[in-house]
Order: sequence, then C-alpha cells, then structure tokens
Amino acid sequence: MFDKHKGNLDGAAPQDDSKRILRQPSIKDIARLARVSHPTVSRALQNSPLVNAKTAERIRKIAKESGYRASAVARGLVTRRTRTIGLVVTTVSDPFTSEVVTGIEQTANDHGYCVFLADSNADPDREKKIVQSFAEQRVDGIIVTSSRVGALYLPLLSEMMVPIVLVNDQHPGAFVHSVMICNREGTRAVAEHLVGLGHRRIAYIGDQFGYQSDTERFAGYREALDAEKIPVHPELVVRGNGKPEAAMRAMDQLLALSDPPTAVCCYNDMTALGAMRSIRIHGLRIPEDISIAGFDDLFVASYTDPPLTTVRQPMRRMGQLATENLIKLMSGQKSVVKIKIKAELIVRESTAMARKSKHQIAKR
Amino acid sequence: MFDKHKGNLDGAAPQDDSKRILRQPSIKDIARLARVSHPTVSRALQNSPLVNAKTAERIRKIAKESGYRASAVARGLVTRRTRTIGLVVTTVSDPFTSEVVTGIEQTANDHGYCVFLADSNADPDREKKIVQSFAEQRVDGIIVTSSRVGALYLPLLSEMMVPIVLVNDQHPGAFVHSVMICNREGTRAVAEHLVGLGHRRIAYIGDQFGYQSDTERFAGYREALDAEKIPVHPELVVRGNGKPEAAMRAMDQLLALSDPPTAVCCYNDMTALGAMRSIRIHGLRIPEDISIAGFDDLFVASYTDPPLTTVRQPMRRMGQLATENLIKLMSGQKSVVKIKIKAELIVRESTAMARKSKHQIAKR
DNA sequence: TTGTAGGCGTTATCAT
DNA sequence: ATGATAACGCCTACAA
Repeated sequence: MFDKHKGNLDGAAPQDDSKRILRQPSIKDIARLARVSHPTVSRALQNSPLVNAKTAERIRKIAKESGYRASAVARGLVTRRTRTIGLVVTTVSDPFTSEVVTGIEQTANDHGYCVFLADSNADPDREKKIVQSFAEQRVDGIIVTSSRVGALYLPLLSEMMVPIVLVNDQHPGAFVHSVMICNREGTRAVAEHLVGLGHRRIAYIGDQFGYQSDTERFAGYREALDAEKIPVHPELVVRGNGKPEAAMRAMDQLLALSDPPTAVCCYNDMTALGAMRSIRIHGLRIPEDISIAGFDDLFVASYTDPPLTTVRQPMRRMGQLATENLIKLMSGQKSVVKIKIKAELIVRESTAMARKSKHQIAKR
Repeated sequence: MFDKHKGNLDGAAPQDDSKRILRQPSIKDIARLARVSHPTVSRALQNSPLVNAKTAERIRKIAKESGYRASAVARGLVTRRTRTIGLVVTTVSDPFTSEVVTGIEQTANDHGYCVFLADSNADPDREKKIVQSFAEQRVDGIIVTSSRVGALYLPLLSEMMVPIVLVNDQHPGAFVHSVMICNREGTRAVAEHLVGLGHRRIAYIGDQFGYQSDTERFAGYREALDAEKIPVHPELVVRGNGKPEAAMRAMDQLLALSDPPTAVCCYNDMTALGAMRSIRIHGLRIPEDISIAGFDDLFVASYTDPPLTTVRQPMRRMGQLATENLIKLMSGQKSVVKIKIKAELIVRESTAMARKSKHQIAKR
C-alpha cells in the first residue's frame, strides 16, 4: 500500500499556524535566564577562565537545557572567520572524486570546519560561479579537485584573498598550491611491468586532450617503451574520456586493428572497466589474450574479473593532505606549494605474460 | 546627544593606501564610491525598481569593478535565512550515496542554495553531532541519506525548527518526510524473475540486521517464493553488510552448502560484486552455474562480467525529489510526507535458466 | 527616488 | 569576575 498521505497532525513541522515565537534562543535569552549579561554567557560557553566557575556551570546548564546553539552566522560576522571550507568538484558521483571528498570532509570536520560542497559538472563557467558563491559565503578556504581552470584561479583568488588548494590540478601553474600524484612514474611503472611480461604491442587509452594528468601518464607510458626501444605506434594510442562508455569504443578501435595490442595501459580504472567490457564482447580473454591495466585503484579494481592491475592513488590521503595544507594556509602559515604523492603499482590478475605472436621478436 | 561619530570619521574604510586590502569591500565601500547611501546600493544590487535606473546601473558597474560580493553571513543574520542546506550522509564514497548527493547538490544549486556536506561514517553519535553543527550554521533545511537515526530526529528537529527530509530512511517513523524506493516490490520482481527462470534454490544475501531496506527487500524475496510455494530455507539466507568484502564471505558460506543455491538475490550491487568474486574464485560460472542479481543499478552493474541483473533505483532523481520537497517545506508549504519511488527490474546477463538439478522438480 | 536609523546575534573592548 | 557598549555587514522600515 502506497501511502502518499500527509500527516494531518502537523507533527513534524508546525511552522504555519499563528506567528508564534519560532526562533532559536539567542545568547541574550540565556543571559536573561541566568541573570547575567550576555558577554558573560559568551565567556562561559567558551570556557573562558574569566568567569566564575560556579556561574559558568550554571550558565552552561541553562544553555543546554534550552537547546541553545550559538549562531555561527553571527559569530562569523564579527570574527570574520566562518570556519568553513568550500569544496568544488567536477562530479561527486565519480568514484575517484568521492574518495577524495571523503578524505577532505573528515579532515575538515576533525579540525572543526564545515564544508560546502559544489559540483561543477566539469563546466568551467559553473566552476567560476561556484567560487563566487563561496566568496559570498565568506569561506575561509577553498579546495578544488581536478580543476580545469587551475592556474586561472589566481586572479580571482587574490581578489578574494582566500587560500586555495587544488587536488590533481589539470592546468598547473607555478604558484598554485596543489596535491597531486606522480602520474608519469605511475604509468611508467605499469608500462614497464607490461614490457617485463614480454609485451611489445602495448596500447594506451587516454583521456581527452588537454588534461595534465593524461599528458603525464602518457609521458610515463612513452618513457617505458622508449627505454626498451619499443616504438610508440600512433595507432595504439587512442582516447576516451575517463569513463567506461567511451573506453569501450576506444577499445573497439584497438581490436579492429590488423595487429591488435597484447596489452593496454588505461588512463584510469573507469577506462579499464570499459575496455575490459569491450574485450569480453569480442570474445577475448583477459589476461590470456590481452593484458589490461588501470590507474587509481578504485575499490572496484579488486572486484573486476579478473581483478585489475593498476596504480594505487591514495585518494583519501590526498584529500586529507590538501585539507591540512589548506588549514595551515588559512591560519597564515606558509606551506608547501606542490605536494607530490608517490604512486604504487598494484599487480593483480589482469596482466600476464604475452603470448607468442608472429610479430614477436624475442629479445631478452 | 547621540554622537555616534559618524560623518567623515566613519572609519568603516580608511581608504589610505597603507592599510587597505585586508578586507573585501563592503556595501558601504561601494556606497562611498558611488556617492550614494548604502541602502541604495543594496536596492540597486537587488534590482529593486525603487532606485533610479541610471544610478542603479552605475552602482552595479562600480560593484562589479571592485569585485564586491555581498556577504551571505551578514545577510543571513538579518534575514534569518541562510539559503543553505545541510546534507548528512553515511559515506560519500559509497556509489549509491554519491549519486544521490549529485542529485541533491544540483537541485539545491539550481534553486540558489548552498549545501553543507557531512559524513557520519554511519555512526549515530556523529550523526547527531553533525545535525547540531548544522543547527549552529543555521541551515534552512536538512537532508539525511540512509539515516540510522531516522524517526529519532523528531525531537531534535522540532527543537531546531528546521525541516528535514530523509532519503532511504532506515528507521521510519510516521511523520518524517522521506523519499524511498519500493524495496519490497523491487526484490520481489527479482525473485520472481529468478523463479521464472526455473530456479528453486534461491539464496538471499542481506545487509546487517535492523535496516529497514534490508527487511523490506527480504520481505519481497519471501513473497515471491511464497507465491510459488517454494520454501524459504534458512540456510539460504545469509548476511553481509552491503559491501563486497563481507558479501564474499557470505557467498563462500552459501557455496559450502551440500546443496548450494542456483541463484542469489543480493541486497545491493556492492553485495553482488563480492558474491560474484567469490563464485569466480570457486571456479564456477555466472550465469551458467549460478545466477546472481543485485539492487541499485550502480554504473558498475553495466560493467561487471557478465553485466548484472539488478533493480534500478533512480538515485539522482531521488536526490532531486528530496531536495525539491525540502525546498517546499522550507518555504512553509505543506508537502507529501512519504514519497515512494517505483523500482524497475533491469535484466542483464548475470541471470539465466536454472540448470537441471537433482533437486529440481519441474513445476511451472 | 533616496537617506537615516535601527537591529539581526555574536565577540571584543573597554570599564567597573 | 562581570557588565555596558560598540562593532561586524547587511536589510528594512520609515522619513525626507
């Protein structure tokens, strides 16, 4: 039975009838109840030693009983600090992002900060609007993940006079504080791993053009091949958009080649997911027919079939570092401008020895 | 005599070059630059018709040039509305949650609200703390996803006098506004689908005890079996915790049975992910040896191997509905108390006809 | 059409 | 140890 009925008793939200005093108690209300002045209440609630222990106790009791909650709004107005952080992400529903957000939120909370979350949908205009709305909220600091604006923030921010930290900045500039992974080293490790397994035709499925992380990861791939004097075949370098759907099409392309790759480096795990699906649809086996590797180590990488070889990115930790860094900045301390995190290769079962191929020239 | 030493001494902004910059411009700064009073600025910026079109234009120009941003905190103090929503989730990094969050954030933003995000880590105490911190922030409304506190909010909230909407409330109470999926119908559809495929030994891997959604989904499972007079074997009902890891162990249990199930209904897709992994590790095939179905239709359900049969939950839409509902409530309108969303069975490739089994008694 | 005079709920700065 | 009183930046009467 579907009960879409509203309760006829206004049990939950009785704020319509008469205009009764629907106001949370203010510090003055408490002062009146406690028969002291409101600054005394303020002091008592902040555990100031400047107030008599007994009265302080009494005040706190009264405050508690009447459900008093100091208004952060009023406090923010006078102290000029809101203890608030603005967080802008491209999409919360991306598993990578949501892990970073978790790290940020928890760290912020531990330090007594509230966080405003806003989703830019990867739209630079929207991203700017959000930052402006954060300016109005008078946030004490801002964190941006996977920004496509990156260095372009500088002017806006000097105007806002609010510190900012970027996570996985996609458009790096010199003086921007940021936390990022060693992309090049990460993908290089993957590619070396693949080469070590005897692969020679190794493809790369990238992200869209213009992303710093993609550029760096591709550089790592290229380095590994160069080191072994394996040519980088242009037809083995294709692009997706960081999501499975596009990766499927990219992989389809690769499999349509007359001499398809025996291994694939993917820009990230989401890309790998799509690639694996495509491979399966083509009736090939992983890793027997083709090896595949991702980047990020999302939780799902442990549950693909077979589990995915990838590069671990400590996402929560990165969020934590960004936040701690921001907090330092907000309290006026200087801080490290670029934090680079080491990437860790995680070998699972989606990569294996290359099968003998007509093109293969044994070398080592 | 009220000498408030206003006039030229009005120190609001000592524009001397030496110590400016420390502050974002205030409405008074703009007023001075535009040679009008600050209420005029206020009106101009709100496009009030009460101000001369020309001067309004001039004021807006000046405001823009000086990068003026009205302080939401000051405004909130006087209007007693912050245009802010508090959102508490159990974990942002859960894919289900992050989809709901996306829906909420976008809708809120479209309506001019900022959202505070807080992660309770599924800890009821923390959940309460968060709500209190939201009270201090004077949020205009609150949304809670997968609350474990549920109806227990009522007292706290009537004290806060802030409307609240729950998404997938796990502890429903009569007068709590909430948005939820038809859990029972959803799992019933899955189970019927399985029965229709000839399965008779159908297992259920649930969540922890005490979750409303689990209880309802299990009820749906039971209904489907009852309808076909298939007994519900206790050994076929096991529990995980909604995450893959625990689901693996649960599935291991099931596979250790002397007569293991030929199909499994999982509480959610994350559970299914773990179950599939376990099945693979045991060397069995999906769906040839065993069929498996999830619930939620996370993006990953399309990329498992094989793609997962599941029940679609329109997560973003649910977030959107919750938010729209909350906005109504915040503006004092009455609104639907319980919104129930229809669940949709999505048949993919993880479910197939039951294989002949010694125990099988053809029936249909 | 514009300006003046509060006041929102705090904290900060003085007194006492 | 406590109390007046003044900001903080904005909005909203009400006055001009």
